Amino acid sequence: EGKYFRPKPGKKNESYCIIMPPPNVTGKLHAGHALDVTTQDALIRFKRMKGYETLWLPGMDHAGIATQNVVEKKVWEEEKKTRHDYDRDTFLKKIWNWKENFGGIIADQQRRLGASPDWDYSMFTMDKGPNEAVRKVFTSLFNEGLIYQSDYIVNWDPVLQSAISDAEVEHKEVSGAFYHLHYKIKDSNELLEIATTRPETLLGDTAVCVHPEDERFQHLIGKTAIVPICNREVPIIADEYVDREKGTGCLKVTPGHDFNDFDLGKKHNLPIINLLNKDATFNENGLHYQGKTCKQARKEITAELEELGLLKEVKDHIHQVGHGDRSHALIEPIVSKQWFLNVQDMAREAVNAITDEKTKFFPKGWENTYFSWLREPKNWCLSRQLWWGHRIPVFTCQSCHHQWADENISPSACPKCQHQKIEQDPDVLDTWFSSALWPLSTLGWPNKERMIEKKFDTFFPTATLVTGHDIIFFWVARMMMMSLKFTGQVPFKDIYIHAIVRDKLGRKMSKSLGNGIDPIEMIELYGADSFRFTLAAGSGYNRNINLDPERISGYRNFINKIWNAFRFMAPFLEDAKPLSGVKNLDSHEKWILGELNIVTKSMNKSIEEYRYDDSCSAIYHFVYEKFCSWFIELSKPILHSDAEDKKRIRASVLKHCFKKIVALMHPFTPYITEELWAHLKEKEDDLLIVTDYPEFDESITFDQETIQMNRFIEIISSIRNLRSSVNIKPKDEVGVNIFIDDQKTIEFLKEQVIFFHNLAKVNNIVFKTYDEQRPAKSIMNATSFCEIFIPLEGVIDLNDQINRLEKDLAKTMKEVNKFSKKLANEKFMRNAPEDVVIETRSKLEEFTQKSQSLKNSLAAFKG
RNA sequence: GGGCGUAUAGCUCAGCUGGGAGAGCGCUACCCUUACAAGGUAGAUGUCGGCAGUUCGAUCCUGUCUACGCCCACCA
Repeated sequence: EGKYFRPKPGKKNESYCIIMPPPNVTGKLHAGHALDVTTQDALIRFKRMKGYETLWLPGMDHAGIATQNVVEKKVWEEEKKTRHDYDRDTFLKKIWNWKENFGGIIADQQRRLGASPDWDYSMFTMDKGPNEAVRKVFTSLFNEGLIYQSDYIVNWDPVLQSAISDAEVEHKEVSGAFYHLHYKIKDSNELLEIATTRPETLLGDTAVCVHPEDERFQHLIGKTAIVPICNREVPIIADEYVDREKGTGCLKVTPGHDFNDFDLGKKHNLPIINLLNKDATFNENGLHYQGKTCKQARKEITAELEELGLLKEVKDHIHQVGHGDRSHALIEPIVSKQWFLNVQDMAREAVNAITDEKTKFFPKGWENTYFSWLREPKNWCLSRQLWWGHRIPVFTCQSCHHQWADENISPSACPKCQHQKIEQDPDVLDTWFSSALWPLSTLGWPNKERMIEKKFDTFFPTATLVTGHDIIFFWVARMMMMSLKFTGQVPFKDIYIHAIVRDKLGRKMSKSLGNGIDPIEMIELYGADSFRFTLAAGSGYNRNINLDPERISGYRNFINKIWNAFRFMAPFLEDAKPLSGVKNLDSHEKWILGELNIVTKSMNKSIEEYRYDDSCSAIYHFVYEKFCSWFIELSKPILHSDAEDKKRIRASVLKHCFKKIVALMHPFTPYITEELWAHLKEKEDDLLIVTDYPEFDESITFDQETIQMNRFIEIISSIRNLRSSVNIKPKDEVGVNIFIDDQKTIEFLKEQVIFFHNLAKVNNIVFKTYDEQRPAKSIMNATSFCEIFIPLEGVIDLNDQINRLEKDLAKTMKEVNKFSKKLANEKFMRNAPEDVVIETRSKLEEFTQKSQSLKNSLAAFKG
């Protein structure tokens, strides 16, 4: 309501823009989308708080094949009609209708996840603007001669009845067979043995091919073979393409239905025979098999060959066969007329942009995938025989047959002969064509007015593209090509490739396995913040995130922890003052501010580098271990005392830290942090979403406090450990003797008496020096700088204590030996850098001290 | 067939330019202690996939082997 997601110039005077990869209009939010939203929203919120003019531009993809499928299915179920029962315009209206009513559920789901794009910028790939961009680009490429129509062998999907691109074909392993056939040779009694996995295509054979140097077949080259059944006479040709080891070394050539044979056919000028109809049944060239499917025909042709005595044998064979990635239909290579884009030059530019580091991949390794596509690019088959999509803007004059591309939606006359009867190409463009222009068209390109309105110059080139590695070629590469071609600029400076979300066993989430995790269900169970934090914590430079709902529950507990920390603090915060006016901080306060400064630095750095795993772990540990376990616990005696000054200062520090924590976390957990902020903020403060992100402050250095606090924490933990080792009840109080020589530390510890009581139920501490007598009946622990004794009245199991200390001693001695060995090694002393030697020496000293303490005590106990 | 990647605690993973093996979850014991049992305190757990090499020193670099995953190509 407050339009906080809308870009506003900030203190940085720079822009930051992410174009959201548009989800399919038919789509429902899945775990992968949730990760998409989380990573992008975290960046956007971070940059917004940093003071950039921030735009996250949302959108939706028309998803040609998927959407047409959905509506066709629906129409079939409801009306028992196919699209061919309607005319094109009426059916398209039905799809638009569906889009208005049912499309785009996903946008609402993104809102539930807390996404903060400027929804007013929302764009649909078939909106007027993108359509204008498509027509402009197509026409321009056409006029440049880069778009051409050609008879070409394409992947034909018989279910969709459309050509699909190479990238849309999935190869699956299937078990088939090698059929060994005999072809007769004209004017000879010799038989040629040919192995094939597709005997049914022999009706389209227009040659037989052998290797030119294959001695077995030398004498046959140039002769004529007779294709069985149709008795076609075809030449026996030679080409080095043939692999002598494979099959029988003798290849039947079917240029109409095999990619390699097509190339071979072009090279040797062979005729192309098309055997198939659009639904992959045999046409009239299939002779008496006309109307049969390939599968039936294969069976029956094999039988006929056997009758003719031309089938030598059938061997089992496992091979890879192409299937449509959407329809799952068996793909048939078929020769047909299609539109192509020559991408050779554009691909080269796209490669250069990465090698010149105009755009960088994070993690860098993914550029290999990008290069592997673009260094040997195949021309892009643009046309799809569908109705739903951007119609190809090519027109043909019915009078003079002039063919041209036109930027106008419906040109009125032929530009050559002015004849008014013109016809538009019936096909639509591959969906990725409009996707390739997405960073341009969403920002108003090519329309000058819209570009001003959308602030093209402010946001282009965009800052970061966030997407999955599965569409590096489909989408990323093509955006790069188009943008470089038409603006001379890269479309984005960084490309962050996030992981693929898998189930907890590392399997792909799929409908058939039923292992999908529904984000909405997770939000309802654990909350959007917990879910987002889990995804972010699992995201860095890794390829997979194995998502286990138990982890979400773990982070839900963390979110809950923060809430409870606030509940504790809330009653004391009224007296809190802004920290800038507060003086006389005590050592605990200085310590926590130092730690806060460290975590602030680490958060800023890691988000900038897309290392969300590091960000989450840093804030998690700070909140849990530093802030809750120690600082809040240490604050209790003060807040419950009546030392008003100290109370006020402590409340101020608590509030300061907590406000920073909430701000630091906001990019990942927007809901709870904004809510807490409402309770923490001053009247004049705006919402957290536009509050400054905490910055590292170099001037904060509390090294002494940090050293002393770490020692204090070690002693407290050590006392707790001792208590636990002899099962002292948590409520029972004990006295402690600490043997220590360091004066600074003694002074520090003396100020902590009340905290010893609060944190470890210590009612009496006596400080002594190392040379004083140790208490006789007692338990002890040693550190590198002190010995801790708890004198005990009752019966102590001496053996237990001796075992415990001996175990510790063994560990310590292992370290002592390792370090002394190192220092005794001449080569180490000669070659190792000085700081490593110094560090090793001080480690040795520490461990030696500790081991000496342990030895002394053991001697006394055994004594 | 070509390429990329991964093997570290029971599970999921981190370990950034080589210098004392880490986290979360899970597990064990004791505690309903005045923010939090969705909690607290204490604790156990690893031939860092195998082998060889470089180095004073290897989880990290090189080679090699093994296992797994992904991508691309390919219906002889």
